Amino acid sequence: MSGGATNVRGRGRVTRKDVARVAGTSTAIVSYVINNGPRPVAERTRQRVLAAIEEVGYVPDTVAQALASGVSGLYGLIVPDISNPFFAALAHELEDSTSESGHILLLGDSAEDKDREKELISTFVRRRVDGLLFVGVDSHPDLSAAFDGEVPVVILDRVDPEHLASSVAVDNVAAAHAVTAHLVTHGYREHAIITGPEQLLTARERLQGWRSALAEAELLADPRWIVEAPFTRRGGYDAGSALITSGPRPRAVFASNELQAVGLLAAAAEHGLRVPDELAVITFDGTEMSEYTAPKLSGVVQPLDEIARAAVAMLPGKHRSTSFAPRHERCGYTIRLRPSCGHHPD
Amino acid sequence: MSGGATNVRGRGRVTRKDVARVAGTSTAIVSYVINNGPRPVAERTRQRVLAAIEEVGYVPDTVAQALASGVSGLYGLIVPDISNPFFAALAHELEDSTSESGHILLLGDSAEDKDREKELISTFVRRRVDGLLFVGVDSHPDLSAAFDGEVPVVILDRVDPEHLASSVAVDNVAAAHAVTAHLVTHGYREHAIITGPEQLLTARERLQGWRSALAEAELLADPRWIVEAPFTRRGGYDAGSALITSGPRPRAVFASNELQAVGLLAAAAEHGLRVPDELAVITFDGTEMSEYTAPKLSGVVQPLDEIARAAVAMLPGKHRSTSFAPRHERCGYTIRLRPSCGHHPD
DNA sequence: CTGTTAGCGCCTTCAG
DNA sequence: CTGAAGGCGCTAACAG
Repeated sequence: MSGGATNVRGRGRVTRKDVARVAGTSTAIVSYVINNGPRPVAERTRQRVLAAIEEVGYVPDTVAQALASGVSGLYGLIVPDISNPFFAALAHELEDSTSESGHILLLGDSAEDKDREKELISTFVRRRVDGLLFVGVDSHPDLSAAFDGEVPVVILDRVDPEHLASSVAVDNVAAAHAVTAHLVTHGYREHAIITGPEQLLTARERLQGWRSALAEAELLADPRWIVEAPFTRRGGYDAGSALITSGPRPRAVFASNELQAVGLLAAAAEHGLRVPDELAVITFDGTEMSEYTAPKLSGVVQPLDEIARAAVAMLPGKHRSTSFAPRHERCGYTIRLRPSCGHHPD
Repeated sequence: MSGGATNVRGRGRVTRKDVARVAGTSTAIVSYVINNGPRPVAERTRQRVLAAIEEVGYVPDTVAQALASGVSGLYGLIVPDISNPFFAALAHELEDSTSESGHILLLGDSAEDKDREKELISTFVRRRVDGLLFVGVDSHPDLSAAFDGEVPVVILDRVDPEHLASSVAVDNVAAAHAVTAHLVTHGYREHAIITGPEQLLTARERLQGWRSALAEAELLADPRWIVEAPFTRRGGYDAGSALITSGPRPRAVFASNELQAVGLLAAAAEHGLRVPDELAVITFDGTEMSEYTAPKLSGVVQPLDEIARAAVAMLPGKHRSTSFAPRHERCGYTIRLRPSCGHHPD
């Protein structure tokens, strides 16, 4: 309308300056309005600014805000493999919790590679993430870059006793114990376990829980029935095949994660072994997938929403926080009984 | 060592200034060295700068770089649900392709919600992403914010004829046709389909391919055997149950995505129906999961790595690109035959 | 309550 | 080949 004044899309974005000009105020006021502070603004002025923003189609530039304020509004999420349903489900929940606090997630898939993992950490630190949500490839991540950059870290799932970082996880030992004890109540006496990679504390803890439950029931933890495998479908399949075909066959198997359990079911099916009638199966980290396997999988389910919420709560919020004090939180777990362990729903 | 000169961790980060001081040059030189340009630097000076960087532990601040250069080094990834294995697998591949170009992914999970989706788009634009990798909730996304911000968009999977955005996808019609035709070669004559939500072009195309294959074989596309369901396990389960329990039963079912197929298998198992002997199943978008279902699932598999690579290649690279010319690319597909359709591996 | 202005850390044109 | 200096867009003192 007016003779070339407002110049909205004339190459180069609309800035606070344009808003200030149209509203007839200074740029500071525009900031105060946008951020509701730190200085108060007269209601009338505020309205004028708001109107001007609308009129010129102003959109704050987050990058500039980040540079000036020192807060990026970004959290870095690092997982070993986003295509693992468990991590994907976790990411989904984290995204949810995170958006509530006005933050956005930077996705880092370390592809089970230590070097890539380390690289991601420093890349994220360079980007000034306000916090790191971290699931490591193993239990000895090199988080030095994060600490150097003074970026708060919350370690999830595969937790290590690390004092500079916070953590949130379920009690793996107790949960594995509980679920194995349940197997015992079914009367099974020959127990096997497919454990995860030994470098993972998580795997060792679950193994420990399994062991203690057997010990408690005065059952033997036969070494031949303790087989280590990667936390993958393939790992579970291979381990399962070995368990099924070589030597005496166990009556019940604890697969240390859902992917392994799925692989195990495939192995059992392939060998014509009926689950749970001939082989009972129980698992850990069940996601929605466990509801759709044949048979449906029993196991420990982690409260992902709760974990996500707790983790995000440990990170500095929208407005730069005070100092970060590492905390360690244990979340409760649930045991979901379905047919795979011999349970009869009714 | 020296009397308070270098001051590395003295509150406030190490900047180019520190490097310049130690190297005895100007800050511009430091930039030239870091970016290999745009001005050449004498080799000796370069070495001194590099040494200084090392000495003071300088790490470039990406936020500042982004603001000054106008290139964020960020791509925004928007998917309807990251916990869907197909999207998770896609994200995994995208992360891979993306990191090769030195970019990082911002994760946006729209949770199948249009409003959230729109919000994510503008949030990402405000963050000056260099490009958007987009899978929409339906086939009519509101990408205006991206276009206003002049952010290049590549639409994946659920593609719409949209001329301002690029796209990469497989030929759904052809693939669905091919896979259905395969079912026909098995001799099955009673075909059913579980289609996806009608708003999704993807779903309509697969339905169309299925129809044309039947037509070609002069087989009837019985309306009662066309059942629409969400692209979820639950959707597939419900649709499958309906197909199995009401009226005449089809001999073969095409589940429009992998999740539906998994649900369908669960329904079949629950009703004691043997797959493929009594009911043949074929699907679309098979991921690794299809290798571990009981029975293993046949179906179209999309070349996710190729799709990811093609999509990223369409986006501006590390160094700000020239103008973005929307392109549309079709990727090839593969048909993976496994037992679920009646196929005998040997 | 509002305006002015000096940074945030880096890029890049323009002199030297 | 190198140095000085003006932004990028916004925040937050510091003055009015």
